[in-house]
Amino acid sequence: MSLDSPRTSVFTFQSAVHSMHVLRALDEQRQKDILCDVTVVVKNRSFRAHCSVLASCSDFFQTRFVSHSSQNRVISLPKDVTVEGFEPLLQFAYTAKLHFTKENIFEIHRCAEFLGFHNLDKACFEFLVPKFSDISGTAQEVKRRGHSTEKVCNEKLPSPSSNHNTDKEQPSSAEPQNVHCDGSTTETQSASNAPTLQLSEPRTPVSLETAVQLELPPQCPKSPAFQVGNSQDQFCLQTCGPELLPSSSVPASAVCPFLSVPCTTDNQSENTAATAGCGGGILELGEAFQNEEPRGACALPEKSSVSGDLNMSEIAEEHFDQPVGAVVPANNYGSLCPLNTTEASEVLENIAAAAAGSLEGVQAEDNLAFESSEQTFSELAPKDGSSERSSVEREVAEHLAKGFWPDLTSSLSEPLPLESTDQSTSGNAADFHWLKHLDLGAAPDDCPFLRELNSNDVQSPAGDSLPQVEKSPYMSSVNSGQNSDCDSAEDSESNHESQRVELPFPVEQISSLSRGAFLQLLKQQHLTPEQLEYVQDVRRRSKNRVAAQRCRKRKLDCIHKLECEIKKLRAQKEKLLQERSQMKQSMDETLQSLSGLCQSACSENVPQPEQLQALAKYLSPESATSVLLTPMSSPSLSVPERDLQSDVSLSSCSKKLPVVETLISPQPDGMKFKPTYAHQDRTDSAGTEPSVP
DNA sequence: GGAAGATGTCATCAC
DNA sequence: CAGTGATGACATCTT
Repeated sequence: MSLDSPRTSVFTFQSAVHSMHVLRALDEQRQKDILCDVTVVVKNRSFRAHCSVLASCSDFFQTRFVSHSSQNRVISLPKDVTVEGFEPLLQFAYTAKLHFTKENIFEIHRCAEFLGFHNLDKACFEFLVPKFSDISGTAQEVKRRGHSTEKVCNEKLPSPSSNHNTDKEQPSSAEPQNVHCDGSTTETQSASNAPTLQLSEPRTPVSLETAVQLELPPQCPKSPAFQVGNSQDQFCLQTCGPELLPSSSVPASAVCPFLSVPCTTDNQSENTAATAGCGGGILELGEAFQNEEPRGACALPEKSSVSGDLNMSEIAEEHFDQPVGAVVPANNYGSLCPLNTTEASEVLENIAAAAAGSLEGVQAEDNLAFESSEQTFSELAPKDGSSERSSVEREVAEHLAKGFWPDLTSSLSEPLPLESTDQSTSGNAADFHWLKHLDLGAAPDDCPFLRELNSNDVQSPAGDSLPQVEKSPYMSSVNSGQNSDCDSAEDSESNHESQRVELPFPVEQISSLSRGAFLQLLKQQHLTPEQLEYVQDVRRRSKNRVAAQRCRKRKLDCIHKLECEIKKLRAQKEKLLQERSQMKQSMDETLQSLSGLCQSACSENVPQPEQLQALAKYLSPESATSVLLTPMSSPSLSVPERDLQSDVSLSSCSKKLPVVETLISPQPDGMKFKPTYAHQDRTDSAGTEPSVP
């Protein structure tokens, strides 16, 4: 027995929401002016902030703070930076979300360039800014720009003062900075004309809720994928696109539940890092269905009942209060977990097709729409009551979609699959059955979230894990444990119910928790009797479901075992039968040889009549007959058993067996016994007079 | 459209 | 006595 210390398994829990928690906390601190150590003065407005946050987002601030290390700094930004451009950037620094409109995007971009803001990569400015600026351009320019994204990297972004004139490539900033248009070797970057957009971390995901903020008519067809009340949400998934850009700055823990989705851009290979960024996106998406009210910070038009402004951190903070109108329950978006590429394409097709579903009539007019240099973005946006959508939106959506699923090449204008069409009309959570095709088994190891789930029981005691589990919206993402293959219809139903009772925690948690943790959870959450009843019902059914699965498995195992046993027994029986026939055969041989021996013995050593008589006396008739007759016996010469078994009498035997008769009949003394049976007509022994010479 | 299998749920029993 | 697991029976869904 070794006394070595036992091997200790080291588990790692990597929270996918921690960073957002921190960020959100910082944002709250900023809003409450807690621990803020810097005042940024822009024009006549001042903003309180944390220098560490600003420095980590902005090269400008980093330089300033490093060089001026005094407390309670006050930094006045140059005239180049406007409130209009700075405020969204500040908000981005604290929320990872950039809210912009067509009016301020250029200003934001300019300020971002000036301040050297990270994380606003090409997914944001590089595409959207030219795209929006193209609104006033010609259709040809739109096409040209839209189809050569790599060129965008080198394009000079128009200054806001240029009245959104787009295609004029001018140096846009007085402080050009490094531009890293990674990936494309075709990019002919002009150093002198390089935009100052800081792309030193170009892969860092950028939340583009603003894409969601595109003014979409609330009466647009519902997304088949996410039954929400507003078609804006149809873009929700697509807005994940940019977030899916492989991010070097995002730890692998910030996991994308869409494991198999190559969340890469054209020149980026599939890897887990590529998926890293989209976790938040998906979660944000999920929350979009849960939070009816638009976020305060969101500049969304009030058309939407469900904000497209998605906030990861809020998810992490138990934003499970589901509005009645939100159909997708907390645990449903979890079903989004891993898609393979094909499935993802289908899904996205459905979504995108729904998003572009009303575009059909518009497409032909795209060019016309852009030919008007006076057309504003708001004009492009469909008016209420209109089912049309601008091609910019469509293009943006498509772009984002391609960022999300690069292999998606289908046109957004493709007609909806029948399934999707049907789903779009039903409008309940059961319509999520398309999510059934999600490949939950796809490389779960690639997904720390799934790993966490898989090892949930092992990693942490229920009590400890409870808060984390509780707060993790990921818990909603995957069916727990053994019922991972639950179909989404069922889930949808239960989610529907859970939504009705508005549980403050994911339904899956109910069944996945140990009893202690479950009770603790119930204790923590003050549930109404209805909720309590529902929760217990869910737990009971879930447990019973698992038990039934176990029971069936056992039964199958038992059947299998019995079948094996039957097979084995049959083989054994065959063997025994074979053995028996062999033994019979050997017995026959033995008897035959014994008879031969007897015959030879008889012929050589004829016993005296007395001996034979004595022998006959002690032998059973059968034996005697056998012994005596065997040598010459033939099938036709058989003593009837009845006679032999009868009481016998040698006399009666003797009538049939002349030999015996001869044997038992008194012989004259000295007369040698001579077997005569050899001459008997064996076929007619009975009643035949022995021919005794 | 029906058959067979899979699965969820309920009722019941035993521990 | 409550909780839980096992299991038969039934319903529903999928193939």
